[in-house]
Amino acid sequence: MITLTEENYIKAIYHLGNNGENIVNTNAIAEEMRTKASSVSDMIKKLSEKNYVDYKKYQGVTLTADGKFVAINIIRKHRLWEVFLVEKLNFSWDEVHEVAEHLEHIKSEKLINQLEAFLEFPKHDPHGDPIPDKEGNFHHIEKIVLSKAEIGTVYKCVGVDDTSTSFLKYLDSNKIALGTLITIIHKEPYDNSIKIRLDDTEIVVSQSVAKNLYLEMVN
Amino acid sequence: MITLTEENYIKAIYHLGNNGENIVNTNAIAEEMRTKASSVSDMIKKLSEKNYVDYKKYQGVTLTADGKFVAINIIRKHRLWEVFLVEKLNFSWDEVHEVAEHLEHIKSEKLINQLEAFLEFPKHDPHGDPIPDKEGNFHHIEKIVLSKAEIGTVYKCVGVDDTSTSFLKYLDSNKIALGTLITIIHKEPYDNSIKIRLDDTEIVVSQSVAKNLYLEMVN
DNA sequence: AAATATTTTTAGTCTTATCTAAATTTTATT
DNA sequence: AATAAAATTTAGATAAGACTAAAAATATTT
Ligand SMILES: [Mn+2]
Ligand SMILES: [Mn+2]
Ligand SMILES: [Mn+2]
Ligand SMILES: [Mn+2]
Repeated sequence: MITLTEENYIKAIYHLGNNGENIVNTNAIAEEMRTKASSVSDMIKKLSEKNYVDYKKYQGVTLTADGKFVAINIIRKHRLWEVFLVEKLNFSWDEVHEVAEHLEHIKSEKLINQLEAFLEFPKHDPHGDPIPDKEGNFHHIEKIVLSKAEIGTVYKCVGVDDTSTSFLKYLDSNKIALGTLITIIHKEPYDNSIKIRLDDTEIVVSQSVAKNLYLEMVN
Repeated sequence: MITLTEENYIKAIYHLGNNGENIVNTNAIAEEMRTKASSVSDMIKKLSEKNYVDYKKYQGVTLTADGKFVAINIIRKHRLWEVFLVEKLNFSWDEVHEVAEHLEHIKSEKLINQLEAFLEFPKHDPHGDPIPDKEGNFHHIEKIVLSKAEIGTVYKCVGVDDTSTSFLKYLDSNKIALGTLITIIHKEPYDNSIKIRLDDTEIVVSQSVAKNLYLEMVN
């Protein structure tokens, strides 16, 4: 039996360790979980006893295969619920995260598999993040960040790195959504801002925007 | 802030006290919650301090207006999720209760109101129980229990009292569902069994079945 | 290589929700 | 009305998950 709190720790470790690949430090987890390092130490011991993480004192943790499986399953649930909220319940993409944070802990294989079928097996959540299938396999797409895009080329917007309400609302107000076509017009070396053409307008986006928007080549 | 456990206790008190009307005893709550009377005493004290119940030592509890409001809201969520599971995710009516038991605790006004709209404002859950609206009003229908039905009359099946898997599966196997038309053919005084006509068959149901099936007059 | 700074762990508390055992109150029976 | 039985509450423990303060280990500077 795994608790809600353990699930959240495992998910945090998965994300902080670049999808379960790298070692993660105590302080990093504490910051991500908005708790204290001492609480993290306690929890790490428990996760280690339950074989969700490999742990040597003072040396940080990595997820075991079991831990990765748990993490991927929670992410699967989180993202499927996000799709449900946007597609069926008219939530906007900046409203879904908090509710999904709770829904992801509902434990029912049948529920999540039927939900996936009901949503017609979506491959990406409302922020463009891939949804793992029942076996934990991700559907990867070739994407680059806007700040690395090339002048004159046409791209399609396929994801965001920052999922904060303020960034998503910024995109809304500038008519940028997943699927929007973007042509790179000019890259300003002075401040790394980028001028782009959308449907019928041209706008300049700052470096911080350009670093948080993912694009896919259009052929 | 109300915890998941507090919500479950309040719901239990609501049901045991005939929808929040009667006094409920400690032992009854303990049995319903599958816990010990001493734990119930502790929780009652907390609920009383938070003004969800009126409580005098050794005299049992009743829900306050606040307590009733909480209870009705959880029931609203529970039943809407049950409808969702049956209508959209192909759960059968004997599979929904356990999952709804968890989903009912997700805290988001928007989520539940949008879900209600998505389901087109259902008035009853898959077991025929009424779903309160946002303000807590129930939609009541005139229903009687099969054991009190009159010979020769045609009724429509509108609900069940027992929602156990075994009873619901019994009804399934006898082709009795919500909406099924039932004509009373004979009431056997010896064992209180009842012979009924369904679509094209006639069956005899025992007293315990007859006491758990709700009917509505058809004119 | 010491000294200092940072990170991590341990020790000791707190709260919530549970339990068992014992004490108390209420109810039922003689 | 006294006694026995049943219901309820209290007392004292436990486990999970958090915290603060202090100790220990590791990393960084001098
Ligand atoms: Mn979560
Ligand atoms: Mn997302
Ligand atoms: Mn519940
Ligand atoms: Mn129901």
